[in-house]
Amino acid sequence: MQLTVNAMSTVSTSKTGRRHPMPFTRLEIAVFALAEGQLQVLLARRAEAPDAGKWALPGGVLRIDLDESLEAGVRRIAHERLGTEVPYLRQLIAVGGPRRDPTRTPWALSIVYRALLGSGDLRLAAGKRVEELAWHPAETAAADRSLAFDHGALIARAIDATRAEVRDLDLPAGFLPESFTLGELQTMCEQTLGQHIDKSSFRRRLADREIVEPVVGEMRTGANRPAQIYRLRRSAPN
Amino acid sequence: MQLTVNAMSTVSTSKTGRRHPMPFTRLEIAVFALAEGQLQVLLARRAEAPDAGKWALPGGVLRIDLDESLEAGVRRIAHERLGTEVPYLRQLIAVGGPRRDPTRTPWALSIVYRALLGSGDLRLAAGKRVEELAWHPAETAAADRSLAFDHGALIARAIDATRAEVRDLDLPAGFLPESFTLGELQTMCEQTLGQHIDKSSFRRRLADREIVEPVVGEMRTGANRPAQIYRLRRSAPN
DNA sequence: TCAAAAGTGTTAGGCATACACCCATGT
DNA sequence: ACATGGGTGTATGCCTAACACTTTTGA
Repeated sequence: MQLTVNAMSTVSTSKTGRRHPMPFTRLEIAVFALAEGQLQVLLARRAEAPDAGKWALPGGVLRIDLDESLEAGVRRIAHERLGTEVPYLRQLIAVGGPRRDPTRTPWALSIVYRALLGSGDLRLAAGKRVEELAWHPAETAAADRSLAFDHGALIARAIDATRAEVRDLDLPAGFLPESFTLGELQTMCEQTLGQHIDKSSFRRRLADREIVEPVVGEMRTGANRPAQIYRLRRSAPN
Repeated sequence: MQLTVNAMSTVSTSKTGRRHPMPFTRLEIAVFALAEGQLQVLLARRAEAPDAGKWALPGGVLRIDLDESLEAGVRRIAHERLGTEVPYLRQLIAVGGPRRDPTRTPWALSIVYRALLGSGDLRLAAGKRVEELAWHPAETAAADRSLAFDHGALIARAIDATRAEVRDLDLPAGFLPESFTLGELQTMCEQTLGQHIDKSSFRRRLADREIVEPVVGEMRTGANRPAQIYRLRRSAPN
């Protein structure tokens, strides 16, 4: 059986003259947000085989005719499927092999990215080829064996990577608004880690590494003592 | 223009019915070894365009008809090109985009792995489609702007990852023989890091984490006090 | 007796935790 | 007054670097 594809095909023109088929390449996105006091991951219910009806990481096919880079592809897919920007992208891993998606292709390659969404943009519209989108508690999802493919393990890995960033005070700025109080910042870190942080040492570490700077004159008022407002100093990329 | 490929092609059969070409997918390997007192990386002089004559990481095309996984593909390529096993594989990053290899393909994807070779297997035979193989000091290579593609940056990343493992005493067992003295182990770590380590604290850290165990009765003799011989305890994977 | 490497103990400092305490505001 | 969260200081412990010291062999 022979199929025809256009000239953009990925046939390898090796010295031997043989042409090799290339893998079915997908990009998957583990989108995190904080809600209800804990880390949440965005899952999509699959609309088609394989694993139709199961929850999975949202993702899509890499389009070499559209995407200028892997990251650009991830952004395109997020727009199509989730209708949102996905800031703070970070590549986690590439996994591939036969039998990962046997009904569609003999050899499936997935490159997995992580993204962080601020608490503002939690309302997402299910887009192309997605039946339903929902936030799931991240820890639960990582341990859920009923997820499609190997996505549970991928989520666990994404959680680890994100928590490691928080522990190193490489702050996941995606979770943060432009400015914030130190109390808000600490709460965000605690919810990400899923454990308590000591206030005093947290602030000392922030100060030592010059991670945040006060916005002079700006204070947050409420039912208690006003708090100094801060913003991130070294502007993180993305 | 139309090309024909066989049925193993990677054409996506999406719901829309459109078929998408898949990227030209390569696997690159940063093989490290210790020689002449420092970390060395194995480079291959490219035999063909693009960048013919330039030094580059050895690599090859992913063959979905042959490779059961990305790692298996890396092992196959190492056999073909380098004629050796590559233990202690670790995936570093995937990079992709148009213009990475413009003469061969409109869109090139590379998945980069790191491998560690013991001091025993430094003699390698240049294999298929490789003009010449040579060890280069890793730090120099990482800074060398004359390397093909973006391989200098990839090497820098591989060095960082390997040094981080040594700092965490997640020992790069590929560099080690079956058994060794603590002095030999320390020298290996120092050469990998490119800096001195304090003997006393190094040994205490090893002891606290129960990383090595003595081979009772076995001693290394020489022109000085005999040394206890050790081996790794928790057998590392790969 | 000396060189060289093995192996051990002691001290000091950096950094994080735990916890106590004061401060400023709205109710 | 007091509850609430902001903000700061101190004591303690863990880990590591630095360095001094002893031990054991071959030459």
